[in-house]
Amino acid sequence: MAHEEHKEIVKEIKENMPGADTLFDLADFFKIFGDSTRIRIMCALFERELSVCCIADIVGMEQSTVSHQLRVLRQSNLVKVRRDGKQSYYSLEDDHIRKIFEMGLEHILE
Amino acid sequence: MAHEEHKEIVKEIKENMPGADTLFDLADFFKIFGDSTRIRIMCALFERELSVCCIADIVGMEQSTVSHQLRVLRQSNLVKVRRDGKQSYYSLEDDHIRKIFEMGLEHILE
DNA sequence: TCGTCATATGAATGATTGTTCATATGTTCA
DNA sequence: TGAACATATGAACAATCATTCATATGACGA
Repeated sequence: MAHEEHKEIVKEIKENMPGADTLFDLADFFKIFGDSTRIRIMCALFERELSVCCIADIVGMEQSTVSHQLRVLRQSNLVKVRRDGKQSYYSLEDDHIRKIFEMGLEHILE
Repeated sequence: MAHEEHKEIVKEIKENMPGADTLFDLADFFKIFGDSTRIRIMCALFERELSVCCIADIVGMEQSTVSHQLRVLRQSNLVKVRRDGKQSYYSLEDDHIRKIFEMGLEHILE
């Protein structure tokens, strides 16, 4: 490839790409989906809202592990909490989650 | 919540969830999207196929870094290679990638 | 065949991150 | 108010992973 053509291509692609900061945020967003514990938590929440100890039972991990991961999901606006007495009930906040799940499943089930 | 009811809920959710192995694979799949270098590489490839050195120029990283990440993308069947003389041209292999990108962007741009 | 260019790979390092233990906070009921 | 339960949080540890340097492989032209 000619050196000039190379420079042309690089320049054009760079101009048409989203900003680096946007893509950085996007990577951070997908990072949330890149952990099987969080994936299983979200999957459990597809059906209904659940208390922390229910979730811990379902995914088979320590209560504190689940609490830590729920905080991550909360900070990314993927789940929301509702306090009821001693318990906290978590539920999904975003409709995109289901679609993103489905896309991912379509890929890995090919 | 009554103890019996708790057990009921856990049992029901567990039965309706996809298998743990499937969800593990799903997490691994999204892990690929959880790195800004890989995100930027995929984003650059939206427009056209590109050689390794072009990609390195576009994302502003070492050639070897890009090669390593392209291998990750290749092993997940997200990109494919075409050899042409001294150069390797990479392109996107999966149509889901665009849609997954768009979903993610919709979320973070809210 | 030798030198040069493009790409791939291995080893090492630094940074990030998921999990656990211990403990703190918050809520209910006696 | 104190005991018991549910949840949240901090510190520490282990493991994973992205990047870089150095070098190997592969391809072409002289």
